[in-house]
Amino acid sequence: MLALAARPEHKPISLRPVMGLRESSRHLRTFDEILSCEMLRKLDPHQHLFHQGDDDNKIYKIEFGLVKLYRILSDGRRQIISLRFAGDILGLESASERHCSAEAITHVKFRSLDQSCAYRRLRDEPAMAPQFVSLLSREIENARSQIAVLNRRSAIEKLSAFILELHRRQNETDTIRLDLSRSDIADFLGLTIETVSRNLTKLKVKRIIQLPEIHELVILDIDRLETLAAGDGGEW
Amino acid sequence: MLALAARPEHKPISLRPVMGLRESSRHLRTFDEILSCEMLRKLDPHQHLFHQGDDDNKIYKIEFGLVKLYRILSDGRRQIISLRFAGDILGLESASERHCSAEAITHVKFRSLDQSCAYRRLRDEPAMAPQFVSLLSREIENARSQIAVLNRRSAIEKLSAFILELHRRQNETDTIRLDLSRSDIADFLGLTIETVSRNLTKLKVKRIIQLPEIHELVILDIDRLETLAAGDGGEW
DNA sequence: CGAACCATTGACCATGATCAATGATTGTGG
DNA sequence: CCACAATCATTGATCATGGTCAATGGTTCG
Repeated sequence: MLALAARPEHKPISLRPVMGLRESSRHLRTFDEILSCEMLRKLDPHQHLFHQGDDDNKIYKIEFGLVKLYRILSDGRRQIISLRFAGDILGLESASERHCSAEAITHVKFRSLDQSCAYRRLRDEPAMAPQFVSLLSREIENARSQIAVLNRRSAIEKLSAFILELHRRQNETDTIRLDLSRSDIADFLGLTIETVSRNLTKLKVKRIIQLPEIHELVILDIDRLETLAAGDGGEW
Repeated sequence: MLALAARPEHKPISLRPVMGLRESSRHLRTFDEILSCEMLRKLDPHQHLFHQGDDDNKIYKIEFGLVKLYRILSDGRRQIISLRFAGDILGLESASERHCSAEAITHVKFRSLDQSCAYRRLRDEPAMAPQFVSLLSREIENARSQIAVLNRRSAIEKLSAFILELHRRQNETDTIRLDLSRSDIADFLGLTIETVSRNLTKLKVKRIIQLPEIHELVILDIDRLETLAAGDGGEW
């Protein structure tokens, strides 16, 4: 429902041998393989991968941690566009300059690759193209779901869907690490921190969740959470 | 600001000759060229190019008219994701099934091409890849701008930005054909038809726009419209 | 220890949704 | 061609949701 980012599942696109090009065993044929040869680098919380306006042209893969993609609007407000978890890729899109900033929320480990380098690979191995298209398509789908969720849904619906998506992204365990600050959650869901806080309290009072630590959330009643997220909350 | 769809400007991506592949003059090297060989077809208002859930795998180019891309949410509401004008391309993204429906608003003329066919072209002419990536990237940028605009902006800001974008898309003429119904505008901006109607009236009363016909809008004061769209509306 | 930051809670208010009635426009069949 | 239905748009009255302003409590860091 609420698409935080591309799903972790990799459906490896079928890679038929290409007419007119020898199959070469020294070619790596998935971006994951290519990226995994790159150096592993680190980022502390609040450090950036890149800023809005940079002419950064790299593709990043998050190996560990959590990254937020956000945009500063003309009136100074911040909109978080997407969250990227371990296993996610970002920065695939081509543009003269970055339209978003990418900032580490937790400690992050990542690898990166020049887009130009990816294009070179693509030239040598055109069968990789559908894989590239598929990754970009997931990005499109991600953004479009976000549009659908953000508009016309109440604060409690957004928040419930958000918690459920975190849950899914953390292997369905009921105890969820809430790495984001209230302000990050607010900027992601298009709410104020007060509204986020109030609605978390509501969920707590209704015994749907628990908040043992400020950055730890326990789901008590996932069914009711799903009902709320779907908007059939009715009167609760 | 409010991204209705990809801009009409074509920045033709530089197409260097590909190492190891002969330059062949019989290869068409842009999607526009390839698509323009396809048959021109027609659609009446309210007819669909494809529906949410279809396993349609075509790429469409709108040659004339206006198409809306929308999605039906779980609670039955409709969210218009994007509007496509003459010159725009849609359906590039790959997926097992369509996540959106595409419906003609006006009479529409279009051409289409199988995605698989595009991929074959891509294999023969890998230098076309950056162009493909660029089109998909524009789609991503389009959706992300939409996220930023829809969240946290007032009805009057959304509506002003919307009118300005229509204006830009119609060669900056001050008399704008308003092909969409109020209900389409509402579903695009995430408002109700009543709110759209009321705010159009407000703009009319303030002498910023005129509405001689129900589907015709005249911009009287574009500066004030831009101020409103930017959110510095203040007290008006 | 105090400063800075983050989160929670309360009181109040504004924006836009909902419900409802009326007009206008379009389309259809007698 | 007109009459009636159906759809679409406008306008009003009311209400609920969530934003704003403000005060307080908790946590972390230097």
